[in-house]
Amino acid sequence: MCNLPPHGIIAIAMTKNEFDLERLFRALADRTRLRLLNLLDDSEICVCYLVEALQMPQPKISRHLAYLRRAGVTAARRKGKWIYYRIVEPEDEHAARILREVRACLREDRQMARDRARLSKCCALLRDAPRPIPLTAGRKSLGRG
Amino acid sequence: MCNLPPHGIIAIAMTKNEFDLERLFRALADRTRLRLLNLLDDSEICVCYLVEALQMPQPKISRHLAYLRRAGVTAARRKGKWIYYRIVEPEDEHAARILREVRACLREDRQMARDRARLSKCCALLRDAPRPIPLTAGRKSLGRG
DNA sequence: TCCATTCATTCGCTTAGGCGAATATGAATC
DNA sequence: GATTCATATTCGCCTAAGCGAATGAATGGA
Repeated sequence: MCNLPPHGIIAIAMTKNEFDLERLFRALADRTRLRLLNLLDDSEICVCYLVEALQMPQPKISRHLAYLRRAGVTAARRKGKWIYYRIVEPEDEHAARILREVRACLREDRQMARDRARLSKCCALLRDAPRPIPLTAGRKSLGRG
Repeated sequence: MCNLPPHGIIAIAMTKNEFDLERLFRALADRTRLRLLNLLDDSEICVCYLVEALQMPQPKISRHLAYLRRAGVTAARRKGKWIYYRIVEPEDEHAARILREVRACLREDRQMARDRARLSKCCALLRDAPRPIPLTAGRKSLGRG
């Protein structure tokens, strides 16, 4: 059909400004992870609440939280036995805007609203675990590993 | 740990306002598809150019274009032997904003710039295929199937 | 009508990714 | 320090998804 000269091999390297869009979207391309993001929307929340609210096995929740952490959209903080997760604003401005839009979208979704309602119930029923903490200032992180 | 009453089964149904975020992100979670979106950013482009610009087998390009079509972010139009693809603005406002942000992000990426440069070269070298058409008004679509 | 061109789809194969089950880790408590 | 609690990670299995090769379908021209 057409005989263009073969182009050279293009080195694939990321500079500081070029974050990994693909990884972000892979992280967002899963319903469980979107549901978790939805629950984390406005507070720092202890893992046990997320497990109860979504009625899923704890390892599953942890795995997905780790996935979100590695993609840079959440961070974790240990407080005694408990570990709180929260959404973090990505450094990259585009990523930040995308994530804000995602969160806005989740707020309008029906199932997501049901999840949030169930989370509230769980928070009322789980006597021993620490309550969710509304997000205010920056806190220490467990990192992204 | 805690014995909440089991919650009922929640029917998962999408209403008109609730588009499939997950599907959108699955579509965006692939480097080849992001590169295609990048090339389609400002014009309607014939498939053969995309094949040449990305130096990939034609079936692979077609498969990914179909994937994007099914996710509602591109549309195709036949003109004789050739088929033009273009980006379409999703109906859902959140999806539209997300896609706009993605495109802005791609415009700043190095590899994506190289891809666009290669596309320009291809357009100069492919004598017989129709040139890219800058996007202006709405056109007939091949649908999303 | 027959063939060439352009693009889409199908078919196996292989890999990535989600899952449950089991296990490891780290903090608190006895 | 052994045990318990909260969470993370690992392992093996299964499905989803990407790939190349082959094939199908639509168009246009000889």
